[in-house]
Amino acid sequence: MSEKTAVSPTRQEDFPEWYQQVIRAADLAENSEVRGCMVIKPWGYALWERMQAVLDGMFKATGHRNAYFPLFIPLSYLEKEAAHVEGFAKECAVVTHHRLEAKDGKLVPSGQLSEPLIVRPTSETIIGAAYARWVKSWRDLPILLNQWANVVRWEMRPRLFLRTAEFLWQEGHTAHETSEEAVEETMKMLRVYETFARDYLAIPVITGEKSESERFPGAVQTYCIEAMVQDRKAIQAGTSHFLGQNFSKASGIQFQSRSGAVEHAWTTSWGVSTRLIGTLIMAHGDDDGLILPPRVAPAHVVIIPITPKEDTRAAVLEAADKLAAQLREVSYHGVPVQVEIDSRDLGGGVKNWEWIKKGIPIRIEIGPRDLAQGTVALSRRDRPHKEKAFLPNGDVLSGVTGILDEIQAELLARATAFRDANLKVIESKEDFYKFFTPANSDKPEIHGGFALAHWNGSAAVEEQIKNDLKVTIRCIPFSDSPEAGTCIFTGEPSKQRVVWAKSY
RNA sequence: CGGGGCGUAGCUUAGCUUGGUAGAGCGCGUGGUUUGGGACCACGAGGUCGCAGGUUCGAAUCCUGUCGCCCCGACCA
Repeated sequence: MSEKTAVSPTRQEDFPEWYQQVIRAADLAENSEVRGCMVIKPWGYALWERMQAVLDGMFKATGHRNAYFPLFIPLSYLEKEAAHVEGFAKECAVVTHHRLEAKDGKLVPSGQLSEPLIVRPTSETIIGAAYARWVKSWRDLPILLNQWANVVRWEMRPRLFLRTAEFLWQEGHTAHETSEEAVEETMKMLRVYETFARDYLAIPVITGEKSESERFPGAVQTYCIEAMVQDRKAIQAGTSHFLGQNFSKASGIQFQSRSGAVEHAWTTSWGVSTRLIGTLIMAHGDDDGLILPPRVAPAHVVIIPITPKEDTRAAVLEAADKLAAQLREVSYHGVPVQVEIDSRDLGGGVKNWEWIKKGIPIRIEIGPRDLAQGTVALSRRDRPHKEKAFLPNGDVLSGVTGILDEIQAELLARATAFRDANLKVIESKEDFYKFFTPANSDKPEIHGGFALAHWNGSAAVEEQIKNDLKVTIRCIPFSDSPEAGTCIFTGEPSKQRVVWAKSY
């Protein structure tokens, strides 16, 4: 009998379809009747709430506070920054009316607005306008704010979590007295994202700067964290922008400096979105569904009572409740161990598989035989699904955080090994093209990865490679000792290797 | 927005060429037997065949339009 996977097709067979099926199998989200928009279901939203909680704490710890700015932005605001217009104009939802009137049994828009409003694709301009009001003196700086919000970008090809017309994110917006301070802020928040990705999502990321063509519209410099997922493509998991004085000039954020001169503030913005959920799915999921890193898992442990006989049912359920209560007393990195009890009247196998698909780190079965022996059967999501350890009750309580840490570490180790195995130093144009060309062009197999190659810094070369291979520069990685060399495409001098990949 | 494909029950789909008013598997409900890894039996609910026109005595089936989804481009977190 061949081993049946919980998710079909497998990653090897059809990665994009596998991704969609994992979302369904894990009950994370579904497509809405509104094109490009998603319904985030409780398990998916709980995951987002965990991410929010951790990130919010990290933002507060770095001196930021939360605020909230309007969903609607006057059209004229977007026009203020030329590059910004260029970047976002083509994907804005526009509100033109403020009333509906009944007409022939239908509702038709009425009450035209004197100036159309756009639904925020990002909030630089409206926050900039507020900062312009708030900043008078160098003593008013810095302003360090964040907002948790939804934004709308009218995308051509939506994909659940990865690219949706509406998505949830946080956007940090800061204003500073000096360029140096703003740059420092930009880097600081990038490091927050890097830490979050590594220590919580168990995803190793490459940090670096975007090339000009990938830069945020209106930014002076865009920095990013780039992750590799299991089809070896890159995904930008977070960005941090040094905006220079572009937006403060556009919005009029001016202050009197220590010397009395009127100067424009230096601003930054930085964000991560629900795309992190998509990244997590593709980084860790397997052919049996989602795998959640314990530090962001909405629940750590599910207890599945096994009640084959009526006369032992009550005792088993009682033991399950007791174990759950004891586990909840245990603290895992500052949060109580989150325990679910699945006492639905279903077969044990069915319940087990549901939780496997949902990616819960630990499954504990407790049945009559365990009661007699004072044990439980414990399974881990990072191990083969049939593997069970029979542990004395006490060992579960004392060992649960250790097991969770092991799972967390294992996921990071796997993702890192995978990333490193598919990261190649490439020295010639020929090897580069070979690296990114699938053997089967009709139905491309998983191929490629991250290529570290020298580049002369020319946007034209980037454009050519993008046209030929759909490969782009994901980032110019930070390096203490950049190794100079020769551009593999032009033979011209290169300051350092950059990271090339196909991307989401 | 261009090129291709597809819309039949919650999901996967048969039927369409050759028009006669819809069938299956999974899932769901009830009852029972089960339950330490995706159980079984019986009964049952669920479909204006994406939508709107047209042709026809009659349309899931043929024609036109439209909407949506998927894949490939262009664009993007």
